[in-house]
Amino acid sequence: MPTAKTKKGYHHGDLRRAIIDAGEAELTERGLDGFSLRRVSARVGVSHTAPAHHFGDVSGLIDALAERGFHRLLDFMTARQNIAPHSAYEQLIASGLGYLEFAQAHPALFRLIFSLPKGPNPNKDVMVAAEAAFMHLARNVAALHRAEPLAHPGAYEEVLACWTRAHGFAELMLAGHITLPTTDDPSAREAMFRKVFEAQFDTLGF
Amino acid sequence: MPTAKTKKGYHHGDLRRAIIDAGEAELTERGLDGFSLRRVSARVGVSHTAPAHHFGDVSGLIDALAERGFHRLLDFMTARQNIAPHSAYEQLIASGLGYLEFAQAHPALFRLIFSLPKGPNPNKDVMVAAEAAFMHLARNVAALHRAEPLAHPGAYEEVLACWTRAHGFAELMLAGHITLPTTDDPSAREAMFRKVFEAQFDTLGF
DNA sequence: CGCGCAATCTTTCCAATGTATAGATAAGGG
DNA sequence: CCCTTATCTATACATTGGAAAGATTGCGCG
Repeated sequence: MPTAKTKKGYHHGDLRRAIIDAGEAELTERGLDGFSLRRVSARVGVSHTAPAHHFGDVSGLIDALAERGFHRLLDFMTARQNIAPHSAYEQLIASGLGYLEFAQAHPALFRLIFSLPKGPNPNKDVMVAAEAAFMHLARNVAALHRAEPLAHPGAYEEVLACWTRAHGFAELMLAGHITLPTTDDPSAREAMFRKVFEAQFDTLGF
Repeated sequence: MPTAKTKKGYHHGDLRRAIIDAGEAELTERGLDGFSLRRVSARVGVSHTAPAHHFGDVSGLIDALAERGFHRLLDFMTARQNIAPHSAYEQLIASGLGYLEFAQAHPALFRLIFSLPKGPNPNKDVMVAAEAAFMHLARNVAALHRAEPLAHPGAYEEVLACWTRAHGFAELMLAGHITLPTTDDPSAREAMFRKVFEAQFDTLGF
């Protein structure tokens, strides 16, 4: 078993993990542009070709970061739900707020996980992690009906309606297209998200 | 006045326009990755440093492409509205469908215009083009109330609710996270968008 | 205990990219 | 007609990702 500590010799010990950590740090510090295999490698203290053995090429590292990103997204959602009321609807809103908080805290990682090029052979680990986040949302929606996730007709559309609202809000927020009354006030963002989420247009003039 | 035609001499005649055209074509053919100043220049037939005089650096060309992208987005929305019923609500839905059609037809350009790095001095032309698209949407929402755009309280939240739904749907669609019953059938996408847009959660179990 | 093999990491090299700099060419006004 | 200026080219350089070959280490197996 390889030691978890970095035994600063020729062999690193846990280079794969270290590269992913450094890559995530580089993402948050320098963004998607300016992300460089050489910079990540230098940060860890290895040669710039060292990651190749663990990730193949750069897209392999991107996939690994995406897998972690989906897990972090799920963590942010559950963390926000843990401090929210227990009603099904408030839990659903809380998961959306966690979604937004993740996007705000890790914008580059957020964009990365939703910008993966859809190649012919998608990374399986990434898909599993993405599916886990989606199923978490599906369970939250199903709880509104006290039903099984995606069981009744129209359930998928409902899940998609929630996801679409949260995701669109997050993307427009990151793009700078949402102007909040009070900047950088989490409660202002929460109030805006509630109004946007709950707005309905089927009873208006038509 | 420079001639609009390409007089294939030392001076191009309308290089700025030609570079933007080539850049847009490269975007659709090769995507955001694989976009290269040298490739664009070679496509036009000029040296790879020729664009510098017209755009400064690569971000200047990106801004020019973004400006065109916002205009194209607006064109897609109005085009879809022109073949839709004239009621305010159907016009609003049609603008959302045009939004989706633009994202589907020009995915790289769509992502580009919503991935602009928010530097300290944003490009003014880009902001004007983006504002035009936003105001078009605001007018569509205001028409529901037969009111002036953004006039009454809560109007901004309503506009944002529409934008969020359309944008989130588009992004998740491009990311491959929306599975339609019939693939590549525009009517299936339209039906799904309507359900997602109109779904409401304020009358459910809470 | 020792040996060999496989995994891991480094060194070196190369093509592609964006940009800075200096020079060549053309256009147009005085 | 000349000269100023805008436009485009040629060249050079730093940075990047990746290929290829070699060095080092750990581990299984005798």
